[in-house]
Parts: sequence; structure tokens; C-alpha cells
Amino acid sequence: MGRAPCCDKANVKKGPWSSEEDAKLKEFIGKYGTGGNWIALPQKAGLKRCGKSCRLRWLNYLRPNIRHGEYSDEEDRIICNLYASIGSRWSVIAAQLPGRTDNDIKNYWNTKLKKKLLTMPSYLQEKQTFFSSMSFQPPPPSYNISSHQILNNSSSCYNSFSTPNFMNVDNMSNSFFVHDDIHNNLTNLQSPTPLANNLMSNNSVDVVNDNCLSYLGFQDGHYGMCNSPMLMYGSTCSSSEGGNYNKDHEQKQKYQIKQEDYHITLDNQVVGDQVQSQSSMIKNHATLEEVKQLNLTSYLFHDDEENKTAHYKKGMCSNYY
DNA sequence: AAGTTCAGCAACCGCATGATC
DNA sequence: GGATCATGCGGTTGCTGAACT
Repeated sequence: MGRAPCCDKANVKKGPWSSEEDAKLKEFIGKYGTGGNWIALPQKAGLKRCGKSCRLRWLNYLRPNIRHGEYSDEEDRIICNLYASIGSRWSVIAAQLPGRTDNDIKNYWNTKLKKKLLTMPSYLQEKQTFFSSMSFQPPPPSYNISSHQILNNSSSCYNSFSTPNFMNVDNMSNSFFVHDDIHNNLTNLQSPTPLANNLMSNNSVDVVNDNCLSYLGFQDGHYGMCNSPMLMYGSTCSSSEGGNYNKDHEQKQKYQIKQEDYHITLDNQVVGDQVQSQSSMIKNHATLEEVKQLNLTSYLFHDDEENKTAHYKKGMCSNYY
């Protein structure tokens, strides 16, 4: 019945690891690997630690190719975009940043990145009025993006009109579903973030794939890597039921973003009152503000048309308004 | 110089999920 | 099929050193 207990909690050491312990663990794993059994590992390695603790120490600190220190702007963007799309799924975010650990990214977000976003210059905040004043149209009942398209820098990015399912937005239940292509599972990401809540409450969806880009006018399929999701504030990125792209072509025009000024086509219902009410709503959700601000920097740092397109193509700068 | 506050980060804790018996 | 445990994950805590008073 069941398995043996994980460890004798009374006889395990807690607290910071000594260099001797690090060396023992490193040496043991170097020689024998983890053996797929973290619980038995500390005893075998001569460590008075819980297997969980060993695993954490290895994954977050001792493992080869771990990167510590400064994060690049690109890493910031990836973290922000993914956070906005999937929330605090640090392990998923970490998977997109080689050498970074989920713990590291989590700490970085909580201690630095969030603050960095909140201390953006005021001119950026003024721009927020523009976004908070948008109103949106709901996407079609089924909109999907392949998890592989977002989570892997894979060539599947180029044929997504017929390859469904990463994020399925269910307007009726106000939920996101993530489809795991490998295991063929649907995971409910109900209200993953305040951002997602806000977006959904505005009948919008924050997703990325070729379809979105096609709405932006980049329909040639040469916009490069899809290794970071693109937030589409106020836009509707939709595919047709059953992946029939052409069916939605007419509807698409309604939402198409004007490339000339990088504005999203706005709904006519936007009036002063609505602007105010939505602005105050956003005030209550720092995360939304934060992420939007970060993405705004993409716009401001690359403000000529050529650069924007170039960055799109590189997958470097995924958010223009 | 001593005490206090703050920021950064490593490590722990508890929960969810899946595997095993 | 249910009980038990391993694993992985995200949230939280607490230690440490720097900055400030």
C-alpha cells in the first residue's frame, strides 16, 4: 500500500546550504545522476537533507548552465508578455528563458520588474488613457492557439491557420483553457490574472499567433519567431470555427489594426465617461498597468514604421498600438 | 557607531496532480 | 477504486547585507 515515507522530518537539516553540502550534492549527481528518486538521494549522497530540499538546491542553484544576474530587456519583455497571458506560471515562463529558474524569475518579478514597471515615466502613463478607453468585440466562440506555437520557438508558427489550440477563450464561462498538445488535455486557467480578468471583462482576449498578426496586416507568414506571446489590447484575434480562416475574413476587417498609426480600430461606443470608468478600474489592478506600460516601451523605443515591422519579424517587439 | 529599515534572494511550506501499490 | 506517496509548482517566509537615520 503506497510508498515509503519521504524522509524523517525530525532528522533533516534546514536552512542555508553549506559549500560542503553543495559539493556533496554536485558530486553525487555528477556521478550517478538523480536516479529519478529525490527522496532516496540525500541518504545515498550522505546529506542530512530532505529530498525536496536537494531537488530545489540542484534546480535553482547547482545545476549547470544556470544564469544569475542582470536580465536583458528582451527577457523583461518575455516575462511581462507571458505573465500577462498566463499569469504566474513561473515554470512555463522559465522554460522560455534558458538558464533562468522559475524561482529566480519569480523573485525578479516580485522585487524588480514590477517596480520597474510602476516607475515608468509619466508620459507613458498618459498613453494609458488611450488603451483604457478602448472597448472590444468578443472573439468567436472558439479561438485557439497551439501551445507549441507559443511555448516553443518552432516552425509551427507558420501554419497556424490550420493548427488550433493553445488558448481557448470561453466567453460563456469567462475562462481561458490551455490545450496541452502533447497530452491532449485542456487546462482551465480561469481568471489567470487581473489582467486577464480585465481583458475578459471587456470582451477582449490576450493571445498571439499568426491570426493576430494577420489582423495587423502581416500576412506573409515571415514575421519570425513566435517565442513570446503578443498582447492584443482591445483587438480581437479570431479564427473561424474548424480553422476555416476565409470564413472570417469579412469580420476580420472590422478589427483590423491600421498599420499607419499602429492604432487599433476603436469601437464607436468609447465616450468620456467610459474612459474614466475604465481608467479607474485599471487603477485597481496594478498588474494590468504594469504590463501595459512595459509593452508601451516597445512602441516608444521603436517608433518608426520600419523598425516596428523589423522587430515584429524578429519576434523581438510584439506589442504595438 | 549603533539602531532601524529596506531590498534581494534562497529556502521552506503547502497544495495539486499523477504514479504506485 | 481508494489510499498513500513523490514530484513539481507557486506563494510565502526569513536571513543577510546595504542604505538610511
